[in-house]
Amino acid sequence: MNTNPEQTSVTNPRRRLLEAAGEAFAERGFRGTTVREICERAGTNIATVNYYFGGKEKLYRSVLQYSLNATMTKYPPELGLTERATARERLQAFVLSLILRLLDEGRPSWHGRLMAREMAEPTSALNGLVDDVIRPLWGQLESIVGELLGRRAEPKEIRLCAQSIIGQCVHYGRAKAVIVRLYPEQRFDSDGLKGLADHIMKFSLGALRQFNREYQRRGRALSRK
Amino acid sequence: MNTNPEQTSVTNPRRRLLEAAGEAFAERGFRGTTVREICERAGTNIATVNYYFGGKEKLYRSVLQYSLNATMTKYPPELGLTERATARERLQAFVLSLILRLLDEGRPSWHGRLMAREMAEPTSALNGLVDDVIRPLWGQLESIVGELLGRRAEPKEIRLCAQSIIGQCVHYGRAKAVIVRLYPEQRFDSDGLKGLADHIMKFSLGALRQFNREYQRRGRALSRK
Amino acid sequence: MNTNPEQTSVTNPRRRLLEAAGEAFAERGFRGTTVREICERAGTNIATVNYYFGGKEKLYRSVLQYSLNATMTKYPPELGLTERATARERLQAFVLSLILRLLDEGRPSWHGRLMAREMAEPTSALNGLVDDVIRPLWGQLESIVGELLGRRAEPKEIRLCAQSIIGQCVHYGRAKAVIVRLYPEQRFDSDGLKGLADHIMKFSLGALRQFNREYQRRGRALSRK
Amino acid sequence: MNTNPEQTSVTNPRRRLLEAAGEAFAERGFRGTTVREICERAGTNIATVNYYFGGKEKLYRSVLQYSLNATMTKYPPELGLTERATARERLQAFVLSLILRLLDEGRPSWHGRLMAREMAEPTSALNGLVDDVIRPLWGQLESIVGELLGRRAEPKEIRLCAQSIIGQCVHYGRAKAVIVRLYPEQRFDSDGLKGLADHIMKFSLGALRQFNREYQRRGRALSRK
DNA sequence: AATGAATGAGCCTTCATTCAT
DNA sequence: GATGAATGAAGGCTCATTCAT
Repeated sequence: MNTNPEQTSVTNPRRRLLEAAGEAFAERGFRGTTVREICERAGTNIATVNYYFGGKEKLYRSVLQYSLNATMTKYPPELGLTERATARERLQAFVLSLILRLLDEGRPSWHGRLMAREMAEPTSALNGLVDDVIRPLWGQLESIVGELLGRRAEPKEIRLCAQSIIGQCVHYGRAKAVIVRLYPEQRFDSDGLKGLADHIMKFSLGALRQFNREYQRRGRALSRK
Repeated sequence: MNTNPEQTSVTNPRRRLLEAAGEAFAERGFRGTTVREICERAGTNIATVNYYFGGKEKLYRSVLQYSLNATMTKYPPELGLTERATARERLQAFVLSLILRLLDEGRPSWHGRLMAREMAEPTSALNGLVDDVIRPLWGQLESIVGELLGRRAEPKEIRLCAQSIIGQCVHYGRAKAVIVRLYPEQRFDSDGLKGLADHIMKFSLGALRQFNREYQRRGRALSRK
Repeated sequence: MNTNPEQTSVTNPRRRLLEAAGEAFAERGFRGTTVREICERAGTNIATVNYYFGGKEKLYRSVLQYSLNATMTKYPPELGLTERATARERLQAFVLSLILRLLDEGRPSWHGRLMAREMAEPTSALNGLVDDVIRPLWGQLESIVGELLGRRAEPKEIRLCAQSIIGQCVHYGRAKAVIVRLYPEQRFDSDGLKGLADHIMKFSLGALRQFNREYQRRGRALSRK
Repeated sequence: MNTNPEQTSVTNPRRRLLEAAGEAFAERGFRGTTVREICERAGTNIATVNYYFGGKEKLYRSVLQYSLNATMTKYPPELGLTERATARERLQAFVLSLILRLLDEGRPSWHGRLMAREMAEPTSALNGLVDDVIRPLWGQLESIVGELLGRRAEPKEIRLCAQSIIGQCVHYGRAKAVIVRLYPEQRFDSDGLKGLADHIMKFSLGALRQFNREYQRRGRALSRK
């Protein structure tokens, strides 16, 4: 007798529904996806969505949670760094893990697309997401950026620089559809993503260093007086 | 007899439908919007969508085109610069106009939101968009960035730097829903957007300068041999 | 061009729906009746119920109203009496019209059954009914009974006697299914109903006369003192 | 091992289902009640209805039988009278017991409401009911009425008078929903029901006496010839 | 014997589209 | 040209019933 709620993962209809729904929602959006379609993909009865999740909307929220858990587990923002890693190393890990989370072409390739949709067309499920996931994540990046900018940086500046870095990363998630059309040579496999992360690192570190130079200039000007 | 398709703009049912549909599509997405609702907002008969546009989907494409024409006309990438403006001035104009196009809170505030949706959830209408609008726009930015990086920059580097700049800009369009939740103090009015553009300029110019320094270093190393 | 909302009554889909729904609701109750069945009976499209009435429940309320209007029009409680009719004549008319309303086997035979259901299984539609129809009707009967009992009768007594009369009448409506099983000889055609009304009149007038006798006895006893 | 089908009554799931179902059916009707709800109220598994009764409809029939047995046992038509009670005493007992059966607000208050539904909305279960319960009951009343009217009364007259009495009684069961709305002062507790029974007795005995007077008149007229 | 997870037919409703004016 | 009444396919969901334990 198997009472394990997760069972063998392929047999478990709950799990199969989450996977099928995630893919479908990512492809056609919440309203564009029919319960019938999800059940067919999952190979389950049409009533299972209501039976296991209590309705289409509850399923959607569950899919969002499930997707987040899966990606954050697979690609944690620290990416296996030790506690004593430098700010630069931590930034590198943050950028790469974020890109991988959004664009990993492995099996559950729908996670990134689903999240992109949710942010462009925020449903009420977004509120929970922001508090549970995005806020701590952005806070983490801000502390890294703050460290890199030094103590002279103002909070607002730190925040804006953090957003500049995030913007570069998520851009490839959002605009992938356009980019593959305009630049077919751009790869989105593991190496291609690594290259994108490297560029973003280089670009951002250069920008941050420039901020530092400015602080030094200001500092010197101040001390001269 | 008035055969001018745009007529007096307020009387013209075609135009009223485009405006009403744009607003509705931006708010609730393509599937979340009903033809009835659009016609009610436009004050027209329920059959007008099919009559004037041949269906809901054709209307959607028309709205996209209409929106683009309107925004590109109102905020051209050059923003009124003369032909002999410096690369830096042109970048400034590009960044600001892009942000304004996405986030202008003025009367037709739905243009940016609609475009954000379309990219996160690309319909077949995207293909036309890419060729007509995005390709020339990105090309324009690349030529500016190429000028700023100097002749030593490789095309791939130019492209990536351009994407970094675009990513920062569109980020605020995409993630506005999240940002207003996490940073309620961030304004999205005219001044707020100006501030965002200024930061992006500062961040990006800093990054590009760092690229330049590297080229110089490389160049010196090369000439020493 | 026919703009008359009632049209030719057979052609009018609204009317056909009301008739079909009335019959179906009377036979199987509100929940037991499907919208599909109603539309099939009415020969209309499945969407017409929502189109004309805004939903199944709204249709039900409309049917109730329609039924009441029809029966109260066909069999008004006064049954064509002049203003100067005696109390006894008015009671006769009241009883007969009530029975006819409940048991008329003419074309719209479902009116009585539907009302019986509504009272045994009161839906929220009952509230409106009580105020609009039942209250004035019962008040009318009470004034007749009050007249027959004389000024010595107490309001409570009048009310109870009125209920006794109503109870006798509606009984045949409620228990018809049982009566036809137990007394197959009982006819429910026009003559049969007339006979029932006659009996109820005889029974009730006898009872009321007995009340009168008691008042007189009481009165005499009082005046003797 | 306890094979007694009624067991300890509280433990017995069959019994608990009958009680729960009776209450539910009386409140929401057959179709308005879900098997799930019944099982939840009864504290049993969802499959028990099919397991013990073979389906929802079979359960309904069983509830009807069960209800009848219970009420007829609690309120027998004789109400504890001796064999040698007068016709008047037996009528009094009949009327009161009938009213109590329909309107008793004690613990199993649903019996009366359920029966009222069944008659207004006769299912196929009604046939069995008529033969087993109603026929002997009405026969009993007719013999009482026959005794009170005397040997001159015709069977048809006896029958109609009996129906007049039954109609008055069941009226309060059927129209309770309306009466509480129109006459909020009418109580349906033990005393209130006693008062209703008293009125019905007074009204009916008065009517029957009037029939007697008429027979006497007729008899005299006949003997004069 | 008894359970409860799973089923699938069928429910009401919505909505883009059509067609006869 | 323009209308709006009418359509019917398809949507999410409920619920009595089944079946493997």
